[in-house]
Amino acid sequence: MNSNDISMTDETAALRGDGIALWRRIGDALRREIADGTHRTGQRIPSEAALAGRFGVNRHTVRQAVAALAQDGLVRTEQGRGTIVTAKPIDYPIGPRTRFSEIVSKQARAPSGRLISASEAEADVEVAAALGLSRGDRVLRLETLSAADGVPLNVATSWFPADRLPGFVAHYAETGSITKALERCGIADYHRRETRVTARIANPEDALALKIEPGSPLIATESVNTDPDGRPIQYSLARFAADRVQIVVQS
Amino acid sequence: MNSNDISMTDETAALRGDGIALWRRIGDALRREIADGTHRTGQRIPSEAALAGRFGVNRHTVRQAVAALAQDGLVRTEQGRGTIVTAKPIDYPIGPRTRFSEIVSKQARAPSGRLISASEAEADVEVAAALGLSRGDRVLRLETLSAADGVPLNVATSWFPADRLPGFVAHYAETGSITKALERCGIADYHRRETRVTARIANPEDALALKIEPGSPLIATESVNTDPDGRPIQYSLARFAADRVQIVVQS
DNA sequence: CCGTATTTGTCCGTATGTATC
DNA sequence: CGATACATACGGACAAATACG
Repeated sequence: MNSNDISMTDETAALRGDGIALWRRIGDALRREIADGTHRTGQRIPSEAALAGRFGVNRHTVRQAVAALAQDGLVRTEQGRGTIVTAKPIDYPIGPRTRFSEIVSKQARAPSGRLISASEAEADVEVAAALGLSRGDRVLRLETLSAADGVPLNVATSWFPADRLPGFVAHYAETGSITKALERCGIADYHRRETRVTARIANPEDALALKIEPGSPLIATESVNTDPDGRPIQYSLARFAADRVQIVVQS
Repeated sequence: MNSNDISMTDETAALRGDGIALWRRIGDALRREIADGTHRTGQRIPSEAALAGRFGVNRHTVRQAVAALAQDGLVRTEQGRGTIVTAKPIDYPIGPRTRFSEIVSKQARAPSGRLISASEAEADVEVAAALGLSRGDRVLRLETLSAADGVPLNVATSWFPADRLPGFVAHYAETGSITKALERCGIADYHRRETRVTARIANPEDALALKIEPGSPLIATESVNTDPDGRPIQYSLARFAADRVQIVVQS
């Protein structure tokens, strides 16, 4: 019997006994506490020193437990700040009526959109093809950042036919919503025709905008929205932070 | 007037004049040639020196053009070997009837499937939930590699209810097709219920199996297939090489 | 801007139980 | 049975990032 047994708390005693490593039992205990809401998403869990005291173990043992949780994506550790419970990835269902703000609202989060930059230019080959325009036609190009509860979810580059949408940029800047901005331009409704999904590594700019590490995985989507008449109204290349969003396809 | 003008070919002359940089025009020219099949996927385009000669520009100008194409993923440059036209990612449409072999065949490629490993085990919580079983029920666990024209497209870990599929592993090993193996076990048809898509970085094992660099982006999908009665028959976690496959969602 | 406290990250080491040959 | 390797657990010291007054 060593000194640890003496300083052992009831909590630790209950965790000892069979052939499962201490760090794993502590990890599971923390896992349960995260699941049942003792530690809320976005909030810090107690410091390693505090947990070590509470479980009556060495700090390194707690570290191993926390590292296992981090490996599973339940928490993330930040030097100097603490260990924060990771927000679960948001479900992003894709269908004929894909609306960022509705998707986020339905999951009890506050959607927001911010204009990074906007410009008017001539359509290049790909944009013209996607929007059913001729090469050289005037298009609006918007760089936008969408977030849930203030956490960036995606950056998107979108193109719109300029002549059909007077004042669009101002409307978006004001409302932070593509849906609302289109509405103000007389497009009451629109539909998602097709979405292509691939994966990519975040470049420094996207990483900065999304507040993730450069080199993190992104979900890259290419999509076209059409007005009720089936005419393309928006062509988008969006980049989602892969650890915050999960695309859901229902069949 | 410099020496370039003297050696300028008709081709270059046609490219000059307005306010678009030379390298961009050369890049667009190459882009068209790749699009119209002059340079085929997987094949080398002419050397930088040859292109410089043909367009009557300095090699550095060609390099900038090629770099732009590489940035867009149309070509990849390999030191000492040349510039190779990147294989276009295969379209992988997801819908109620998602069949690997059909998808690949339709794009004029030869599908193949290979068993990496198989085992029988007890269902853990997640597998049991996905397949509608109880924890501890017997399940088959298959690790498979699917390819098109011999190029690996994805590795997948799939679980099946063991008691409903006698001889399944042998059937798959023989046919290299989940569809055919299920058929032989009396499941004539099946449907995709839901697919969740996210992105990830390839771990060393997946990278090895897919013959990509560790650290390359993967498209990770989680899906459930059901038999005609709606009972889950397959739960899969698949990892696609992101630069070879593009998920397509039609709405 | 500076110093201090807090917190995680990394390195050194020691001891012990367990699995394997 | 011994020899060996490996994971586990502990102890301590310092570095690095962050927060705060």
